[in-house]
Order: sequence, then C-alpha cells, then structure tokens
Amino acid sequence: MNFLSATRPATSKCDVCPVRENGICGAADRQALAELDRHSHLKNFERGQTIMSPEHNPPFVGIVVQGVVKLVNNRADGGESIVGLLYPSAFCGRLTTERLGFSCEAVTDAAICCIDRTVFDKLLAAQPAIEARLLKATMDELDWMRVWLALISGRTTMQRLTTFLAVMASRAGTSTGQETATRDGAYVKLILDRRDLAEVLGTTVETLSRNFQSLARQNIIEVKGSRLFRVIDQNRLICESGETGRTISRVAEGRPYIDPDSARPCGTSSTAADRDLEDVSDKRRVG
Amino acid sequence: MNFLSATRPATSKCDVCPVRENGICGAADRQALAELDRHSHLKNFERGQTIMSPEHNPPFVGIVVQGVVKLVNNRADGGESIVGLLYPSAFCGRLTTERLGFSCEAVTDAAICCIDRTVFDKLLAAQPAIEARLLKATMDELDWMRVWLALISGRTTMQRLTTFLAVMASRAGTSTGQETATRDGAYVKLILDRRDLAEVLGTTVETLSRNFQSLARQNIIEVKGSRLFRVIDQNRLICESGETGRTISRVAEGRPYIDPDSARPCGTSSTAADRDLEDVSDKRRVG
DNA sequence: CGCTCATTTGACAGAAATCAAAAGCGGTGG
DNA sequence: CCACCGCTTTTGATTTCTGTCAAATGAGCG
Repeated sequence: MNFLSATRPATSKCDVCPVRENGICGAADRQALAELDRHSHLKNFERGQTIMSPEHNPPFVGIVVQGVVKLVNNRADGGESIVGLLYPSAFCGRLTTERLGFSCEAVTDAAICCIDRTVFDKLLAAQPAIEARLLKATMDELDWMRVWLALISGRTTMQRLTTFLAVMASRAGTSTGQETATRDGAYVKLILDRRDLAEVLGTTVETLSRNFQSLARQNIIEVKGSRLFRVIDQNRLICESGETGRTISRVAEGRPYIDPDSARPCGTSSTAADRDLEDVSDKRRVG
Repeated sequence: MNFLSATRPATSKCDVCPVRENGICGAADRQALAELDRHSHLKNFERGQTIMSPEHNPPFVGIVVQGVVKLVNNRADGGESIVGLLYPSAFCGRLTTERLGFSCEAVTDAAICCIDRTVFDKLLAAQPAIEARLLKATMDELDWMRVWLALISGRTTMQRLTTFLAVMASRAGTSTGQETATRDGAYVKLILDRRDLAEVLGTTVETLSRNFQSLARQNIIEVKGSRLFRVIDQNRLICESGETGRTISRVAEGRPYIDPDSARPCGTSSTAADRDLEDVSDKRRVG
C-alpha cells in the first residue's frame, strides 16, 4: 500500500469520503474506485432542492454522502406523500434502462455523489462484487421498506408516531453512541419538521401535534423543541406503538446509520443495546 | 430413486415451468438451468399454510410458481398486517447471510419452487446474468413497493380501497386480456377475502364492507360476490382514490403479471427431495 | 418592533374502530 | 329436502379518533 498511493492524486475525494466503506463503493477494488473517482462528482443541495425528478431523467445515479433525502410521490389532489428517506451511504436512482419513479428532494442540506449512469452500469457489469453489494443493499432496502409499510399501516396515528419515535430513539442509541447507552432519558433529534413528518406518517400536522402533546402529558416523552425530544419511558413508548421490540430494532438497524449531520462513518453495529430492546418486547405482553 | 426416475417424464420440471421466462431463471443458461433443476423442488402449499417464517430460518429460497403468497408482519397485539403480495415469478426469501424478516403464507393454494440456499448463492456468484436479473427484479419490487406505499398512505380508507380496486381492475384489463379492452363493465376477481384485504389496507372488515356497499350504492361498482365485483364507472373509481390515472397504471403494470390461477397444476409427487427441503412446510394447519 | 413561518390549541363535523347482532353461504348428515 | 353447524359478510349503535377550519402562541430575523 505504500508506493501505490503515488498513482492516485493526493487528495482524491473518495479517500476522504465518509461513506466509502458503507456505500456500494466499499466493494470496489482499487482500480474500480479510481474509475468511480474520475467519473463522479460531489454535488451540494440546499434543503428543499430537488435532486432528481422523473420528468428530467437524470444522467446520473447518486449516493447520499451527507444529509437526508426524501422520495416523494405527488398525488392528484396536490398533496404529496413521502415514500422513503435516504440517509448517508444510500443508493439513489435507477439503472440505465429504467425510468425514475419518484422525485428526490433534499430534506436537509445534503451532499450527493453523482455518478454517470453509463459508467456506473459498465462498472456494475465489470465488477460482480459491486453488483453483489448493490443487490444486498437493495434487498435490505426492500426489507426495510416492508417493515416501514407494516409500521405506518398501524391503525391509529398514535401507533404510527410512537413506532416512528421508538425507531428513531433506538437508532440514535445504537449508532451515534453519544446520546446514551440507556434508552430512557435519551435525547433524540428529529430530522423532519412537523410537516414532513406528517407526510411520512400519512396524517396532518395538527393531529401530530396533539399526539406529541398527549405523549408528553403521559410522561412518555418530553418535547424539548420542535425537533428535539427526550424519551422518558422507552417501554411505554413501544407499548403504545403496538409493535414488538424486535420489529422496532429490526427497522432501526435495517440500514447502516451515519449521522446525517456529522457525516462521519459509523461502522459499529448494534450490540448490548439490542438485547435491552428484545427484553422490552418479551416483557410487555398483551396491551 | 434411480429406479423411480424412470417413471419421470423426459421433460424436466423447468421445461414446463410457467414462470421460467419471467422469473430469474430466465437469465440462466442451459447449464445453470440444469443445476437449478437438480437442486430445486416444487412444493405445493394449501391456502393458509406457512411457507417460511423468521423463526425457522428456511434452508431454501423460493420462486412463486402458482398462486399468491403474502408477506405478513405480526404485531404485538396479535394482529397482523400484510406488507406484500407475491405473484407467480416473484422471488421470495433472503440470501444466505440474512435473516428472514417476515412470515410467508399462501393466500391461495400455491406452488413454490424451492431452491437450496447455498446452491442458489453459489449460482448467483457464478452467473452474473442471474445476479443482474435478480438485482433488477429487486429494484423493480422496491420501486413498486414505494408506489404501493404512496397509494395506501391515502388519508381515508375509501381512498385506499378505491385505489386498490382501480389497480386490480386495471391489471385485470391489461394483462389477462380476456376480461376486456373496455374497462367499464369488467369483472374483477379478488384474490383476497375481506379479512386479508382489511389487513392489506390497514383497516377492519366492517369498515371495508361499508365502503364496498357505499361504492355499490353510488353505482361505481357492483358487488357480485364476496370476491367478485364489476367496475361500472372506472373514472369515478379513480376519482375517489385521489390518485392520478398515471400512478394507478404504473402500479398496475409495475410487475409482470401472470394469472395466479391459470398456471397449470404442476405435478409434484413426493420424492427424496421432499425430505431434504421439508422443514416448516406442513407446520400449521389453518385453525 | 413588525414580519413571517412553524407549532400548538380549540371547536366541530366526519370517519373509523369497537361491540353486538343479524343475514348469507357452503358444507354435513339425517 | 331440510335442519344444523361453522364461517364470512353485512348491518346497526356507540364511542373514539381524525381532518378541517380557525385562531393563538412561539421562534427566528432584519
């Protein structure tokens, strides 16, 4: 590894990329990575900007490097629903033959690594390891999507909200590490504002607000700000959701989590925290 | 076994498989197909039977050959929600390293082509064409899932139901061909009973029934039986759904459609392979 | 301070879940 | 053919939840 580095530019963007290990690039060998480096470019988007849309079929695919991106579906009545959230290291876009199905917008300020489609396709064909990685990532995403579907098809808005919060709390706990090892009392920062969250959960901001306040009155959470809350009672939170702790933890860990803000790689996967959560699911029986 | 093999027809089961072209096997060359043929086994499941479940991590992956299969998520409160429906040619299961996320149950009598997991994995690695096919199928499924998510996140149950019916009607019209070129007046047969449909749409059978009757009173559909209805006014049906016709047709045509019924019964007599793969298969009879 | 935007709260009508019961439907056996 | 049984579907009455309209409060900003 010593003198080989001389062949590369001293400051390759891939070298310092925070998601290189977690993204599909992690499966690229030295040569493929150099190729990727040459044919990709990092692009910054401000909160709210459209990254790609079905109308202008974009000539690139993307990898989320920093920030959070939402996939939105526009309805006939003018409303829109969010069908997916992409975090750092997520793949975004379709292969050459396919039309993009959804608009892709930045929820926060975001950085996307844009890779030329044809180059990417060639690379996929030439490098089975990358293809395999993408396949796994896609299957994970699909699985995650199904879990999400299960979650948001909860009967009441309260169930959907508590599920969402429980997942976020669990996720924050297992990955950033800074928040807490003990779930209870963990501060959790939401990425979405009320409006976005309402769209994700298929409800309205008013109902959402009422549910937040209701949870606060029951001392299950404490609302510290519009996008910051503290979980006081993880157990009751999960209980309200109607889901099993196992399901919650599965969705929480279904995708590698990298803090969208700091965008520093987090290679850790779950450990002790998992078992806590499993406990919860075992303890609580019928509600 | 060698003696018995004389009684088998000269044609392999893959030769007569109704989904061979559409499934991932379509990308297999002659040798790979022979390999698949050797290490796979067609298995029949009765309506309601569990095909695979997360508890008993099954040693095989499956391809739906006939019938319809549902992916169900079990909730803590005992309820379950359906997070996916798999039609003939769909892939079902996870690769070796992954844990299965959902139970997989037969909605109708179904035939599944069970392929040994390790064999399948080796085949994937050895045959990039198959891997590419699976990748595309998975991405399609993911995309489809997102559209589906957008659809069923409609605010009211009526919106979700009308969307579902519109999709089914559109699907029946475009693919089997027999029903109609003219949508209005098309008879559509539902695969799901009220209970399953309620689980798919995240509601209750009572609400569902009321909505059906309401649509009938408005002369938008005619309920001909518990699983058979006729679309009288396709336009108003879509209008009620709040979705665009474009979205409806996208979801309707998003996956290759093979009539779950028309696939002819595939002869499966018990052979040695049965014992190999037999696991969760005849676990739970419907109670 | 006035402005804008996000969030919360209130009031009320409509929608859905729940509990309960009746009607329809496909078998089985007399 | 009919009575009976178990099951699904429909209908009714009631309560709870949610969307909608409207207004108040709060936070950020020049």
